[in-house]
Amino acid sequence: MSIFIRQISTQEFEVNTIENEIKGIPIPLFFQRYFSLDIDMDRVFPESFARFYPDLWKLLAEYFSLRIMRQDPFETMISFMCAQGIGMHLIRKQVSMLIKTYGEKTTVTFAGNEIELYNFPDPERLAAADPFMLSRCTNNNRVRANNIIAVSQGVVEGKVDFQRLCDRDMPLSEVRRKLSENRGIGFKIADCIALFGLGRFDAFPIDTHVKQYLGSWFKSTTALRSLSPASYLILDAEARSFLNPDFAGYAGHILFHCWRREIKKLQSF
DNA sequence: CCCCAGGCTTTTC
DNA sequence: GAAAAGCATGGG
Repeated sequence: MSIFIRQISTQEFEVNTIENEIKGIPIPLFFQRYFSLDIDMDRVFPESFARFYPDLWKLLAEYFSLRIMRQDPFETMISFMCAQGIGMHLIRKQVSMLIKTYGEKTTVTFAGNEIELYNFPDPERLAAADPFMLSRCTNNNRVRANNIIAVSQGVVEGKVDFQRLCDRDMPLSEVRRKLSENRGIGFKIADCIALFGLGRFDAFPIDTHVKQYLGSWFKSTTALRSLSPASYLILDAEARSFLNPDFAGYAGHILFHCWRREIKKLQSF
């Protein structure tokens, strides 16, 4: 069996596969879609990129098996709303507490061991949550808890319509504008929802790490400025000038992990 | 005590 | 308009 899967964070898995079959059984279509096995890396990083950035290319090649998953939009939205200005361990802690407090528990047996699993709570469940109780799951941040409840109510009422946001014909700027109308969602988190939850691999979220590598690897002078809505849009346009615009976010995420591990020497995701 | 973490909102110049 | 402060907590 030549398939290798490794969890990197709550949001990402790394998948390595050579063939499209496991023991004669075709990998189900949902599996291929979920792990984005339909995306070839030569579309994410064109050959011209290797010629322009030969040194960077050598570092990056180690990360080409990293997949962006096509995840549930609501789960993605709430998870990234928990990711504002705090470290990865606290983000994981928040999502973990959320599913243990509000998700449904199931038990599966794997390799002789019983494993407890929790599904991500439905919008209805979080929409009806008590703000103070929910805030225990959000790093005691009441504002964040209230934002999560409000946006969950928006989903229940149809005000936040993922069906419509999934429409490939909707321009990225429109998706970002609609999502960031909700309190607690700015440009960065809106782009994360688009990239990880809506399958928009053209969405390019810019956080502190992306800003750093844009300055260091791509010599962007805009990256030296503080990150504001204005500079965010400039950086976004700059990135699309040296990345394939259709897969800017997919490429950006590989650059993101390469930067964190190779340059920042971060081991924990 | 300082600054930084996969930022956003409000206040102030 | 753009910059600065507040939010919350853990780790270096």
